[in-house]
Order: sequence, then C-alpha cells, then structure tokens
Amino acid sequence: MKTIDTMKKEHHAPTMKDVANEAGVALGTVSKVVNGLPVGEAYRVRVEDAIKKLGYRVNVYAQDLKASKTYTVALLIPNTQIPFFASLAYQVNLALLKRSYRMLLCSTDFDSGLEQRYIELARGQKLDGIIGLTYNPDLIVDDDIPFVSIDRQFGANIPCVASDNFAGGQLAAEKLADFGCKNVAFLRIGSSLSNEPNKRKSGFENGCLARGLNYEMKILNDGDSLDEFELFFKEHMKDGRLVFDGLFCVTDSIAYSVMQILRRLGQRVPEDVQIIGYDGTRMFGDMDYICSTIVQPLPDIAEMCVDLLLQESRTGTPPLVCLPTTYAYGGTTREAGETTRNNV
Amino acid sequence: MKTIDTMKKEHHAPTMKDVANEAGVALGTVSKVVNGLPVGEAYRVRVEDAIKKLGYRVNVYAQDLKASKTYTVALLIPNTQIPFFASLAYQVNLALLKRSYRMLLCSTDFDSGLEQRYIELARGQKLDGIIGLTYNPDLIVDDDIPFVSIDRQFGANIPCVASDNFAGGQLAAEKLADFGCKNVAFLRIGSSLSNEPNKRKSGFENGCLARGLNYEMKILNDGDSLDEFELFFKEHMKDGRLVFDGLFCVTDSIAYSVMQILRRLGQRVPEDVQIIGYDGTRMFGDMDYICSTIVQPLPDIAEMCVDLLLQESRTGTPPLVCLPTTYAYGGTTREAGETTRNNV
DNA sequence: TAATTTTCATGTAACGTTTCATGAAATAAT
DNA sequence: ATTATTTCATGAAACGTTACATGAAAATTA
Repeated sequence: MKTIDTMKKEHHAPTMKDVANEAGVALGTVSKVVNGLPVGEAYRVRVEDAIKKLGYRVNVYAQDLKASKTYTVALLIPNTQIPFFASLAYQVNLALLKRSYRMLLCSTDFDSGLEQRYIELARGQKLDGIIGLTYNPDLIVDDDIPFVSIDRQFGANIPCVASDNFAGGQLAAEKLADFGCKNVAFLRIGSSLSNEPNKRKSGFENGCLARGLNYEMKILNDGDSLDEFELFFKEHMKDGRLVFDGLFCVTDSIAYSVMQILRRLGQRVPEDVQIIGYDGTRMFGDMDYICSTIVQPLPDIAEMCVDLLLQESRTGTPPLVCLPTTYAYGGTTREAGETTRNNV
Repeated sequence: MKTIDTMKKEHHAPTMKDVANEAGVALGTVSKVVNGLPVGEAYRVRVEDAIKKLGYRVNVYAQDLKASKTYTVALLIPNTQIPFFASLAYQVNLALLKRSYRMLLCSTDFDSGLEQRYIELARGQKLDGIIGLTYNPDLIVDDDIPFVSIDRQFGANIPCVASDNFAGGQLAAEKLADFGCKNVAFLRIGSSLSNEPNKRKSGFENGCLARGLNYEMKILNDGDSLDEFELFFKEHMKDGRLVFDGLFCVTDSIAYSVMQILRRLGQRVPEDVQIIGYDGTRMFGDMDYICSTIVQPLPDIAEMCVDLLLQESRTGTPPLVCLPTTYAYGGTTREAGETTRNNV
C-alpha cells in the first residue's frame, strides 16, 4: 500500500492527452470516445486500445470543474445513527446513485449552529443541491442553492416532502379501534416547531373522534426526560392497571422507550396495552419492525426529494408533497385472530 | 428556489478573477488571501472587502483538480441501515471531517459484485482512499489506491483495524462467570471467512476454560435462518428449562434475535438466561444498549482508520491494529447487586 | 547617496477535461 | 470532371484554481 502523496507522484495517472498521443489522434477525439459520441470506427478502436493499454480513467473532478456541476447532493439530517435517519440516508443515497449523483452525508447532531454551517459549507462546495430534514427553527434557507425540505415547510419557494402525517395519525386511531381499544393516548415529545409531524396528533384526534375512542394527549416539552411519561402513566393507573388500553407514540423511538417504562410498571404489551409507533423502524436491516407502526414510505420519499431537487422545470411544483403511509404489525398490537382480552 | 441549471446561468458565481478586478489586485494576491498566506495589510483588506461584497467562495473542485487530490475518502460497508455500520459511518465521517476530508458513503448491500464495482468507481473517481469493511471473499484490493480494512486482514500491505476480538471474547466469558453462570454457549452465524471477528470464539473459549465454565459452540451456516437457534435451544432443554444459564452472541444483532426466540420458548432474560452480545449497539442514538454487550471502541477505530489512511509516512505501519473493548450493562445480565438465582 | 538585500504583488502556466469553430477529406450532385 | 455538400478529426480556448518565476518597490547596509 502506498501513502497518499507518494502515489500521486509515482503514477502520474494517464490523461486524455497521453491517450491521444498513444493512439496518435487528437485530444477531442479521445473525449468523444470516452463520452460515447460518434467517432469513426477506426479511430474508436485505436483510442479504446490506447485507453486499455494505459489504464486511463477520466478525472471526474476535471469534468465537474468544466461542467460547473458537482453531481453531489448533501443530505442534512440530525444524526446518521438513529435508525429512521439512517434508513432515510440509505434510500436517498440509492435514489441519487440511480441518477449518477453522489451523496454527501451531513450529521447536524441536533446542533442548530452546525446546520447553518453545513448550508454555508454546501454553498461553498458548490453542491448541486441540498435535501434537509432540520429542526433548527431559525435556519436560513435562501434561493442560492436548490433545497428540498423533509417534514417541514419553509415557504412557497421550498418544496417539502413528507409522509401523510395526518392520514397516518388517523390510521393509528383506526387500527387501535379495530383491535378493540377504548381508551387511548397520544404520546409526543417537544419540538413545538410547526413541522409536518405535528399533524400526526390532529390526524389521531380526528380518527379517535370518528371511531368514538376516549383519548388523551400527553406532550412533553423539548428538554423533558422521557421519564415524564412514567409519571403520566402512574397518574393514570387504577387498581394497578393502566386506564389506557392503547397508545399511539409519535415515533417508534418513543414507542420503544415507552415499552421499557411500561415493563417497569408491570404492564404487558400487547396484552394490557397495545402500542402503535410511527416511522416503520426495523431493528436490523430488513428484520422485524420494533413495534407495530405506521410505516413511512421511505423509498418513495427519497425518490420524490431527488426528483424535485433535480427536475429540470420546476413549474407547478407543489410546495408540499404528502406520501401515503401504511400500517405494519410489529408485535405490540393484538390483531384479529389473536386472543382478545376482556376490555373495560 | 431555482432549478439547478437555471441557477448556474443566472448567477455566474464570482471567481477569484472577479474578486481581483473588484479589489484592483492580481489574481495571485486573492489566492494568497483566501489561503491565509502572508499578504500586505492594505491588500488583504481590499481583497477581503471585495470577497464580502461579491459573496465569493472558492470552488473546491478547481482546488481539487489543481491538487490532484479530492479530499474524499470512500467508506465501504455492507449496509448503512444496520445500527453498527451506521454508527461506524458516523464516527468515520466525524474523524474525516476533523481533517477536512469528505466521506463518500457506499452501501455494498452484501453484494460481492457491488463491492468490487465500488472499488473501481473509487479508483475512477480518484478518491484519496478507501476504508472498507467487506465480506466478499475474492475482493481484489491492489496497491492502486490507499486502503484500510476493518475487521479483516488482506495481507502485509493492507493495514487492518479491528476491536480486540480475542480479548472481547475472553471478557464475555469472564463477565458471565462473574455473574454466576456455569453452563454457557457461544452463538454465531456464518461467514466462515477468516476475518477478525472469528477470534471472538477462540477468546470466549479461552475465557471459559480459564474460568471453568462448561461451554458449547453453535455456529450456523451462512445461509441458515436464525430459527436454527430455536431448534438448538429445544435440543438443550431439561424440564422446560434451558440448560444454559449464559449466552454469548457474536453480535448484538444476533443477541436481539435470540432474545425473541427465548421469549417464544418461555425463557426469561436475564432471570433464566443471561445474554452478552458484541458491538455496543444502542437503539436510538445515545440511549440504552439493546443488551449487555462487549462494546467496540468505534470512535477509536474510526480515528485509527483515518490516521492510517492519511498518515504521511507508512513506515512501521502494523498490519493489524487491535483496539481494546469494554463491557457495558444492557439489561440482559444479572450484575452484582441484582437478585441471584439458585443455579443448577 | 549609492549599492545591496529583502519583501512581496504580479501575471503566466498548468491541472484534465469539454466545447466549438476550423478546415480537410470524403461523398453526392451536376 | 467539377462543384456543392456532408462528415468528422483537429486543436485551441475555457473552466477556477495554485505555484512559481519575475521584477518593482521598500528596507538595509556601506
């Protein structure tokens, strides 16, 4: 293995010029061959031979410089380790790859300053665009660079892509009702920011009303510990049993924590309480969902983001695109066919 | 928001030349100011004003072209969604960012062909290097591009970074012994490939012998379903109880699946069986470990990879670097202080 | 004050592509 | 056979930087 710098000097990687000399043709001819443009057969063969002989490869950065395009899109997400974001990144990467774009992954680590800095960096690096899922309330996104937002509306000029959060909330309520719940609660934490996921609550509310479910909302403040939910549950116990027989958690992550709290309180899931989360998080790759959940159509969301970002004509771009969610069983609900419990 | 192509034409982003004109100085002077090289105070001020006025930013791709360096390193991992790999990617990204390098994230999706293609792509893109965690047995890694391998030795020329798998295996055995286990088993799946993680087994074996534990090894074949473990357990039941009181799983992922199997079999964790995994996977960001586990020092591993890849002189590079693991409690073991169960 | 050294802004060349105007060769039309 | 047309390889210019040789101005010395 060579060191990075020694390599560069040793090899003097062959350029188009070298190929042109080797093949005895002009520079432009080599360029045409490389780019698959029409060239006389005899020339093509000579050039191709020379390319093979010298092991020539085009220098992408010279191409980019020439084109003033980087074919690179930055993805801004709070944290690449969190399963939902990791999956999102994966799908966006895939969607970009299909179109021969590269993805620069940017963890903002929930740090508002970092988000802005990345946008600056992005502009500096002359990225072709940014896809961002950001929480920073006073993020400045201007027209200097194409931007597509996820889960958060910025204004008329910035397209926003999200799952259909309202319908997702409704779906959660319907499913809980279908599975026999009577008294349910919605659990959420912080981010008072008016972003799309807030609609999960109204959708759920709407669904509960439609299906005649008693419901309660518990919304923690931004900095609050999840242990607050434990207190909340304790306040809603009767004879050692939770008064709720169904819970809708705003994310699978919350659902997971809530499950641990319930375990501490001696409540069984799904026997005593059924839980539905939101996101469609799977534990390891394609393995089981970590809880019954409203699944975000991540591949579609990713495709849509990339489409909107790269599409030639933006005429008629809707400012908000909502993609349909689905329900998936993940062990925390009692579906039809499972033994039923005598409710209230 | 502008479309990508309209933007380019409209703006004609200011170049150094524009700045030079604006400031009434030479091109080279602007370059010096931008790069922080010594320049007369009066000039510096004039240039800086012009930069601010025009909103100039350096074109990174022109820089890269000039330097024949891309300041980009590719990270090859099987899948970006799997928590362990996602965390690895996160840490490598961080380590690279510190050194002003960018990371190109490549999911190989466990597809051997893809891995090789990515390496080709990498070479084509003139990446400055590759960090790879690959399983493909006949991957061709030559000297054309700096390469650092994770968890797998290629040969004398390719440095390999890994956690101290042998010591980690020992540690697992010791902990299980400390926690009162007498009969333990090691669970692993596939990848007969002689990669570093195989040492977890020998380390565990060594630890069991040292501590007088009865142990058994169950190693599934590569394509096998994890349900094979269920059969294995059923073969090792006595009076409805598993004969093992401790399990060491080769990864947290396996541990997680095994926990679900045990639940189906009516075995309680950690009351009936204690489980230790390997990796240090956390569910959501910095939240609790998903099981008691041998934690890989991911930040150190990432730093080491990047160091080895970018270091100027590779003289004396050890072909294999093993970094120390630690044990972390994750709810699936019965530590000192917890109620003990009457063993055997 | 003149000669010598130092300092530092200047402007050109080069990095490896793509593009485009040029003109030579080949083909088609008269 | 001559002219008109088409085809297509050519090579220079440009993309936005950095590096380096150049030489003018300032600072030092005699």
